[in-house]
Amino acid sequence: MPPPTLEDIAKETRTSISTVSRVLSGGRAANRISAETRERVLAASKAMGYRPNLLARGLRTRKSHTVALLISDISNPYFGQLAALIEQRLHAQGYSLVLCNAAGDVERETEYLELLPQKAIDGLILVPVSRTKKSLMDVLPENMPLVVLDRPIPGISASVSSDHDHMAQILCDALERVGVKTVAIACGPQNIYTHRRRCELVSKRFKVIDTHEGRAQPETGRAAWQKFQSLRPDAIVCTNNFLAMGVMEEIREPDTCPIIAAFDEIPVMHLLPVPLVAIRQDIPRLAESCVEQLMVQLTGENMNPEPIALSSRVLTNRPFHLRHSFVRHSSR
Amino acid sequence: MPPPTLEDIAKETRTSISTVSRVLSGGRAANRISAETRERVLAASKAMGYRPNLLARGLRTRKSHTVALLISDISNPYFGQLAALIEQRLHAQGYSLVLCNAAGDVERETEYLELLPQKAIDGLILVPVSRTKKSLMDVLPENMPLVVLDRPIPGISASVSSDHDHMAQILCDALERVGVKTVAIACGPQNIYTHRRRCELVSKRFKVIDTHEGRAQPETGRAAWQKFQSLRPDAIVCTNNFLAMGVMEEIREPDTCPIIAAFDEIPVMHLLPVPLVAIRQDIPRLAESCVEQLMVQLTGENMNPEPIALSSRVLTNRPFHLRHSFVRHSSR
DNA sequence: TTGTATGCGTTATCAG
DNA sequence: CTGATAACGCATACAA
Repeated sequence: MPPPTLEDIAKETRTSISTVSRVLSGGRAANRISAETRERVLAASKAMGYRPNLLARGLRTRKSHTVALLISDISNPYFGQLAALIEQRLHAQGYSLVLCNAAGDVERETEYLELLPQKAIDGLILVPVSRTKKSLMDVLPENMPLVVLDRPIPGISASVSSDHDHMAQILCDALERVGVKTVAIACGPQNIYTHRRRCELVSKRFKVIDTHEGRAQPETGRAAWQKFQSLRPDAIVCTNNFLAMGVMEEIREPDTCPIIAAFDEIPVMHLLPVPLVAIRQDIPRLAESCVEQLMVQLTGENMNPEPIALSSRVLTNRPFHLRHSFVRHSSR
Repeated sequence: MPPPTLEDIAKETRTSISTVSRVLSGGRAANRISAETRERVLAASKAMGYRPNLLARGLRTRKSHTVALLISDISNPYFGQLAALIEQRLHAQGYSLVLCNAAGDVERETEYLELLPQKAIDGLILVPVSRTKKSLMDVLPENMPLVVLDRPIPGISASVSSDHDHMAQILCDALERVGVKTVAIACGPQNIYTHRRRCELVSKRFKVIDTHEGRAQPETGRAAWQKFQSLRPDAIVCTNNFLAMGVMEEIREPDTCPIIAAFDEIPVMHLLPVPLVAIRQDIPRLAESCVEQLMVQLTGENMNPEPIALSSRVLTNRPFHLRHSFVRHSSR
């Protein structure tokens, strides 16, 4: 038995399809209907288990109450958390989320961007792999609500991310404080803003004795370690947590290894026997702000929200000074 | 300027809307059209940047090429990875993914299940919080393709998960091998199959001196540690990785702590200074099999696929025997 | 080989 | 207050 439609209910209640529609859509239209028939329709629709067909409604209203989240790499737990929180907030606002994953690949990102307009998306949240404003505008419908997340794209104002320069600064400050002079950098792809920018800023503060670039995955961190191991930098800076995890996977003598500095958090940091400096971004607020920015566009309140840059915190796993005086310590 | 429709192209090429439809739908219908007009239509549609409106198509064909993934708790990286892989494989098959997160809450799960039929979903992949076959059938459309992931639901044959009993067995074996006699269990909600079953099986093999149950989140692990700390069990068994992470967050004296045993992996395990036993499930194959099982249903090849139970591996972070003889070791 | 006409389930417009 | 009726964009059975 196919799901009941407006027509079925109309037939059942001996009214018309438009009456039923008015009753069920609620709001002002429903009040212009006699209480008697309204109750009758409501009862019937509940009894028959009516569910509006959202495709049909969307076709008619040109609103799907669906937004797409196109994310550069969702296998990274940082983005996983972000996605979870975004889904939660969107759901609370009555929106569904279609999840798209570029898997770190510009081509897949492009493919998705071209696919999206077909899917009747009301809005898009984008964590870009690599985009310019133009390459976005070319492929996206006229005034599709858009918010760029985690990484700004020059020229696009609806953007939510942590303040990357500030992040880099407090990370460098922390390293400087413990006496770091030389670093090696394990870096994700330079065409991705976050990685490029972090590299750049760290390079300004320390003497970089070597750099290893590759996909923003643990494998790259592992390779980096092999390359850096013999160079004995004061610290190894990783432009994201995946790289740091890779580096750590290769560490065999934690007591004599350089400081590992990472953008994004490292789990159970306080137990790890290597000196760690990490950045904690405010993921919940990131999610909150980005959904908020999307909503003001969706409701037409404000089509050009201001960029938002949140601040972050730096974490270390215990008091330490450079590798020579690294001390075990039992409190967090 | 609104996106072009079939009608626009028909007008442009001085043909009819159905001709255009036939050409663009490709396949057999397209071959029954003269090469000349076909080229003309193709050219025009490319020039005008035509994109089929998937809502309209779906309304007509009753297929949306969209499947929903309703997951019990996507903030858990284990499920995050799973989701990423599933999305990837679905995309390869031309399907989109709408992501729904129950956040460990049965009510939210129910809410989603009731919402889904409206959304014109072709199929559903469900990681249930807590469901019986009946409670599913009541709310799901007749023969909606469904595969239950990670946790079997009695009576539902389209199901993909690791072999939970085997998992528990190899975990227990590993513990027994190092001399464990007594355990304390940090456990997720008993109404969730995985947690309940793991508890049950572990209880059969060891003397359980205490149990702490709570949400399957780190906070519960933290509380469990506080409760267990003074009891000195040989091992603390955690029914998932989140609980284990919570337990570890509280550990202050890694050298004298019990063995931590966890279902699911612990990151950078080999560096952690506590004795660890963990289970690695075959996440890629889980994703692969589950999409496969869904596809055979979507294509109508086989509406009742057999349950699949994959095997897992047990990992330890280094050679050790009970807490007394715990040794540092430099190889993985 | 191609065009016409109908319907998918809704919402919205326009009469009554 | 309520009921026809026309879109929305597409696929398809039926004509030609």
